[in-house]
Amino acid sequence: MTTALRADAQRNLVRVLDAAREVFAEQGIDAPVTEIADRAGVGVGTIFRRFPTKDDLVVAVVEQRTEQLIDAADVALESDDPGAALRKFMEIAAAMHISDVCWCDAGDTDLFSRDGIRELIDVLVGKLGELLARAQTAGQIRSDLRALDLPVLLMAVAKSGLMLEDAVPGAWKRYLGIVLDGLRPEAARPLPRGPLSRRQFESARKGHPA
Amino acid sequence: MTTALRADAQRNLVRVLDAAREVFAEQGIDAPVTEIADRAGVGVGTIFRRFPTKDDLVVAVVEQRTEQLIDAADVALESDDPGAALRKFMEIAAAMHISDVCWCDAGDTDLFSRDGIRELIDVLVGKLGELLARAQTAGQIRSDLRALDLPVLLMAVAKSGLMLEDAVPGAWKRYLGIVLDGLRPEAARPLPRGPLSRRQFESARKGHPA
DNA sequence: CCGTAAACGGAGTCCCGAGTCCGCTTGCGT
DNA sequence: ACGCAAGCGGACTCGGGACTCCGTTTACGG
Repeated sequence: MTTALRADAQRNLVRVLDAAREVFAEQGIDAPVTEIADRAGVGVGTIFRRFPTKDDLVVAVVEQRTEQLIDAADVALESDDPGAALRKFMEIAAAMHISDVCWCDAGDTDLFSRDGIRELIDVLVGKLGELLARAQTAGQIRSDLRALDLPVLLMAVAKSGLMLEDAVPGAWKRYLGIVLDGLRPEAARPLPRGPLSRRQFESARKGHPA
Repeated sequence: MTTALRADAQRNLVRVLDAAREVFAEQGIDAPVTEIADRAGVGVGTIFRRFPTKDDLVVAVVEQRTEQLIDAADVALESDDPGAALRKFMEIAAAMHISDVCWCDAGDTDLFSRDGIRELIDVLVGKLGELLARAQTAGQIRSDLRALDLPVLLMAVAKSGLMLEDAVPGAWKRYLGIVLDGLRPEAARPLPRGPLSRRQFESARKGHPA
């Protein structure tokens, strides 16, 4: 492992990450690095020394968000009402998505295929699978749903919710509500297309950059 | 009105619009103008003479797409099975969204508030209202749904669908299916938030540009 | 305290894309 | 045919953002 950072370097690293989290969350993945440097009270050089690429910085931030989602899933797994737990998780996760433009932007990137993040997502999906299985066993969620559908639906709600968020804060809750109603067993009709395989899900799009 | 264009100018105008439609649809709103000029076999000057701003070009393209959506709504209005007609419209409209990255990008801009486009959207929403009213009267769609919800849901499906489209073409159909199931009367539970007003809908976000 | 290697900061470089300008070409009225 | 205004193209300018470089500052072991 690398030798320990000097005290001031450590301090700055924290500041940079905090600022990056804020700025990316507010302005999205295209926020200029100088903005983050300013907010952190640091020169751009300091950022690029620690994160050779802007992308590396984004990765660090996105990893943190993923971990938060994992935590939320853990909390949900402690509930003994599986249907309610799943819905509650979706609501909390959607709120997180909405408050982080960068996370939503990341969906249009190859970021989710980067090793570190992909592994975290795997963990998350694993927990969602468990959560979902319980809710399905309890007959509270349609049986043809798969764990991988949940992140996709969250992105759907979040991306459209973000369009509206400035003008109508919280509008996303209405659309999450509709989506959740679509997950009920009594709503289920045969879906026109089978579930995604893990492999398909992992190879997001590398296409048009931004 | 302006005096008629010279024959070659007219020809070039058509070529530019065709190229713009293609390029923006494939690469999104951030596609460079030079790319369009190349594909049209024309210099950039020729484009900027007719469209003072890249934005103006985008507007022209987006207007065309909106008109196509209106046409699709008109077709749907001719059906005598209102529920099926609405679903069919959603499917066709979603397919259009998916095949036009630019349209989806437009959701994150103030483009939909531009006068020309806003009026077209109003027309579209009017027709959707009629379509929806019939489907609701026939008891095929939940009664708390509003016309403005439909474009939002379409964007939701399209934006998440686009994330996956390269890796899993057509994946969006699964998620449209889930959303449509959420529109059934038997799926309906009270929504956590009331419908958007026209005014709210129209003031999309002017925030973080892109 | 001092020496030194680690860190810092921000001016400078490079690249890319929007929009301009102007000398050259061409449709078209006479 | 001919003249000329309309139209053309693409080199050029300008601005913005990622990343580099190096002279200066600072933490910290002895």
